[in-house]
Amino acid sequence: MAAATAEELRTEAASDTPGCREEARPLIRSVLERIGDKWSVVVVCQLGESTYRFNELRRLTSPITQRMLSVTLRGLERDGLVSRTVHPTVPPQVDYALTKRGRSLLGVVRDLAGWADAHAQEIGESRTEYDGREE
Amino acid sequence: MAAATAEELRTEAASDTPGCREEARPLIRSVLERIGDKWSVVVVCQLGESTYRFNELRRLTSPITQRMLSVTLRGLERDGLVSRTVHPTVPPQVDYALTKRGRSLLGVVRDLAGWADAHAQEIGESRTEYDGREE
DNA sequence: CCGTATCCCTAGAGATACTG
DNA sequence: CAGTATCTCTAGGGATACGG
Repeated sequence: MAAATAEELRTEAASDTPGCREEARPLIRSVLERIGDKWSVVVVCQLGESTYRFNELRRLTSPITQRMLSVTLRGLERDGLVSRTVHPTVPPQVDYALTKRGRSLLGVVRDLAGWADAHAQEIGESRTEYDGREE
Repeated sequence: MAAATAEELRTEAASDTPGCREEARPLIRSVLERIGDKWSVVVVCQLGESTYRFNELRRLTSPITQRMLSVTLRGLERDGLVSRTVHPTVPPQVDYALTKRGRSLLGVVRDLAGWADAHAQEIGESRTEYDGREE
């Protein structure tokens, strides 16, 4: 694909890219408040791999506390990103999975993760360089 | 579909989807901590449209405080996402612009914003429906 | 004009303990 | 097993005032 130059991107941006127009900002904020918290992205990524039960997810999601997993899942469920299925067995079994909407978010999140991965090293260097400039 | 166990799915996924593998999580977190704060995305979006001076940016970025704009710009500069150019005039003039790295982030951010835009309505509905389920 | 320095206050998140 | 209920602590962020 022909790479657009920075200039082109810049000029186009204002009119062509709906995502950054001013009216959309509260939306962007509200999405970032959901996925920008400490655990949502990790949980979404994890659920992108399979359906999991609560404690299974807890173990896989490194040092998340029971409370925060619970809170995070509630939030994701509230936004229709994750489905919660209770099997009326004993002991109780509850399965969490991404909904269709959740999977569409997963795509974006993976892009973000990919960007982070691709730029992590140079960002790290920038940080140490910046921090070393004085102090 | 042969029924893959959760374990198998998990193992496959780890190798197949680079963006969500476990080692990348701290990176993802560190990126989300940068762009997940209250103002970074808005500022990056705004700078995606043009270069701006401090107070110009302040006016365009709705009700951001002087302090928070300053803090946000420092953070973005530290990560090499924004460049700061001081013109030694009087009164002083300082220009902020996205760096190349910043523009590459802009692409991802716009996707995110696009996703938010596309799903905002249905998410809003999910929320009211969820909140109405009891209480 | 372009910021930094303070004070303060609330939301996010950990630790811990308890229930269906 | 799958959660909820408190309690506490701190970091993010607003308001305000001052400095280069």
